[in-house]
Amino acid sequence: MSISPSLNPHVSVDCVIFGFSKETLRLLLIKRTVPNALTELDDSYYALPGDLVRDNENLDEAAARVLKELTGLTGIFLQQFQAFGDPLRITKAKDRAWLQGVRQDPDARVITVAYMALIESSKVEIQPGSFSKGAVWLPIGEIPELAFDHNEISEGALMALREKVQIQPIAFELLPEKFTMSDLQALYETILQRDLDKRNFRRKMLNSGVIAALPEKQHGVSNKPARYYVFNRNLFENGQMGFVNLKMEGSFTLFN
Amino acid sequence: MSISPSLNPHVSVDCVIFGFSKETLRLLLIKRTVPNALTELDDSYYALPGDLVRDNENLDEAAARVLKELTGLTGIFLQQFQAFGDPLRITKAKDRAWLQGVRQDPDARVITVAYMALIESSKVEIQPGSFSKGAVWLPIGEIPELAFDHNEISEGALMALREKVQIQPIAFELLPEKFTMSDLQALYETILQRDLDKRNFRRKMLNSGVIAALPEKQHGVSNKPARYYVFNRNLFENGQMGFVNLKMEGSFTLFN
DNA sequence: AAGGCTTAGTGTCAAACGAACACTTAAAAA
DNA sequence: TTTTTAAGTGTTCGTTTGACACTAAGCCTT
Repeated sequence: MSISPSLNPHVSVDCVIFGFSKETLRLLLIKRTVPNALTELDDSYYALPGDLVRDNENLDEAAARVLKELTGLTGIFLQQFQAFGDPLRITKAKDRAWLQGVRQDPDARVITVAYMALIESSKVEIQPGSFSKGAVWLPIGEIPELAFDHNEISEGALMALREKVQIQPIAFELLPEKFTMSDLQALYETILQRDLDKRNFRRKMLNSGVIAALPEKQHGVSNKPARYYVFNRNLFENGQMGFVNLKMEGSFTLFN
Repeated sequence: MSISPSLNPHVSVDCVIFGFSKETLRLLLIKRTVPNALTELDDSYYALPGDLVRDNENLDEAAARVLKELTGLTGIFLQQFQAFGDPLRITKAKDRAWLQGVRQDPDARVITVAYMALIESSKVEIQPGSFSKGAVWLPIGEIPELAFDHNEISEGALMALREKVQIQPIAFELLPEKFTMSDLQALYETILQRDLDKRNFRRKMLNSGVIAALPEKQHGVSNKPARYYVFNRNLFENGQMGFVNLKMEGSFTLFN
């Protein structure tokens, strides 16, 4: 985030970081304080974590660096989903004020390559540093106006997540190692924004082989304790099964 | 393609343009001639059509401009699929020679946003101009070594196409207005690289409602004349049916 | 100790779909 | 008239989907 000669002033990466807690999908956003009072408006607002790309790193590396600087985490699911390059993305007053404090060439046109990250949110410990004036998990239904075109980017990420989750078993990245079937179903329901049938959901998940039952069950809950499951990572990392597929309303499937 | 003050020297777009003729998928590539003989190697090679992004246009507009400058066509299926930004994408000798002839800042690190276009290849009339020293349709199986990381980009595009075609009815963009069921099947088989059962294919296509039969049939063919069909564009542009889905080897489908 | 509360967990049936499979038809050419 | 070529057509079987309602297990309350 600091100014350095090896920054490419025209290309940045931004990370849309998803987490799941208290039955809601959340985004990890950073709070920005406009360094000098160029605006009369309130002087802090939220943004996606991001940074200019350095000359010695590729895009994936830049995104991983941003993620690590903020959360301390590496080895996280992190996938490029879209580049944004509207010439007008940098015209809001607040944005310009912030850029003037922080960039060598605040008027440069910047295109940004957006990544989405899926994190088990309890793993995150916000790192002290320039990012973290304040970083917060906000429910996707309660995202305020963000910096630049970050609202548009976030919505793009959510749409991309909805699609991906129907094609690859990546939802697990948002859950802890062990989870119950109800946790998993709640997660899918939240992402897809529709209710799923409990029995059919279980049958699908179990038949598919993506998850494996543990012997262990919940303890100390005031109702029937649920069994724990784990995601069967090997299946996918060894490239067997590539295609998970939730059928959608009005969909149709082709071919043998 | 010409040098101009309003170019962003760090961001380009490249178009992977697909066509389908003689039962093969093809890419439209341009031939580049290295302007001065800095290399001892043969002095021309192929590249994806692309250009730096101008300050007054967004990424989609830049890609559309490149496509139009080369083919004269507008209103074509053109979709961003990935940004490429390896710092080493510009290190081949030929590439550097070419950049020196054509860019103000030939050493600048450039990231490129790649688009894929689907064209009915008979519509293309190569436009006279700086691009078109020679543009050719090359079968995807016979792509030589290309400029920069354009081989990687092309492969990425092909993979993206394979996935998209299983999710949305976009294959039609590669066929003429009227086509026979066999044309369509051959196209799908080429893209997916596997054989499909004729009867199941027809049933699926017809039941799905994506195509409509015309009264018209082929004339002058030396066998039973095939019926013509048209793609039912409305269905999709009005956003009804979003999801076409070819099941893949080892796939599984989730939920109601 | 009994009853209530809450969430987990389970099975069946009918309808739709997917995969495999071979012969007849229409036109031109020989 | 026969041959050649590609188009077009149905059925059967196994699998998957989607709809649907009750019992089980644990804690809490009285």
